[in-house]
Amino acid sequence: MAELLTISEVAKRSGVAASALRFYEDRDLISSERAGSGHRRYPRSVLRRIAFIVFAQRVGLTLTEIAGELSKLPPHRAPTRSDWSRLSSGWTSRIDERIAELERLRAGLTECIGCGCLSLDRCKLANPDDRASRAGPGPRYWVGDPRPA
Amino acid sequence: MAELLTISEVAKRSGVAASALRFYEDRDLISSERAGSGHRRYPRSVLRRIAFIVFAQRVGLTLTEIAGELSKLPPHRAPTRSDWSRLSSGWTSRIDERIAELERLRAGLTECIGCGCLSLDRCKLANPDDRASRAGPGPRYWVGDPRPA
DNA sequence: CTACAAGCTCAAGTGAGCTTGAAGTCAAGG
DNA sequence: CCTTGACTTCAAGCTCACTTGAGCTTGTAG
Repeated sequence: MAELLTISEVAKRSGVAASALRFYEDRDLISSERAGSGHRRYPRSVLRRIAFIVFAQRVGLTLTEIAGELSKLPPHRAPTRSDWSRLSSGWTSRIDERIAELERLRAGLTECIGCGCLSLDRCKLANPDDRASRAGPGPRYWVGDPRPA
Repeated sequence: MAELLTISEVAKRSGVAASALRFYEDRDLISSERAGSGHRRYPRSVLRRIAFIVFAQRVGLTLTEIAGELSKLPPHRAPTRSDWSRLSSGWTSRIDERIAELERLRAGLTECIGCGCLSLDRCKLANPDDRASRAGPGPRYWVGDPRPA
């Protein structure tokens, strides 16, 4: 098994398109050495880094946030388990909040839409007089986003 | 209290920007009558419709999907509770799947990243040889998306 | 009557996350 | 030698969900 991987090998093994890998490199999420030809050569460790990126995306982080996290890794040595786990230690609460929101929504499906109370000014799933607190795409007025007093 | 609401009143009460309301109208998610001036006038029932839209977005539907759902409502009478609940009846499984994914991710935080096994070809959170099944933004290779055999 | 806020339409811009296309390089096989 | 295919860069395009701006009209308060 080769020491260094080509971009198509990495794409195949990671499931991430080569174009996306170049894009990630552009955004400083990953890096590559170059063969004499100018072609990218990746150490196997890039696969773990990509796994982390994909994982983080599913959790809900933007590429910018992920880049910020990755920049905290030690620059000149291979990251250890604890390096990786330190990065993701804050995610649990993020995941928990999102799960809680989804559970509220699921409850609202029967309790609010089902009972006919779905209404922006009365339903306990809505928060009436808030201005936008844009914590992501789409309107964010459901409970779960901070409610300005 | 006025029978019909202006766009800014609706924006204020719903928390959705006026520009977004015009955009939704363009996409046939909502509709308005017009005053003699050409200004939009909304019946109060639009608030419930908007609530539904916001709700559906948080669940994860695109505006196109939401438009599809809304078009199933009876065209010439006010929707009843059961009309609304019929629309959202399929969402529970969608929410459950997403919650399940988030729980897997949370588990992976300690079991996989924590233990150092985070790796696209070995970790049980990854699915090795899949091609993209784009069921949303970002790469979709983690368990939870269908795995082509 | 005059401000000025609020509304209108239509076109273009935004940002996230990529993909696609054009034009060129390089190594291996026939 | 020539083709094929994998690779390169750079610019442009795309989807989603809106927002912003230009230019114009309407409604309301003083």
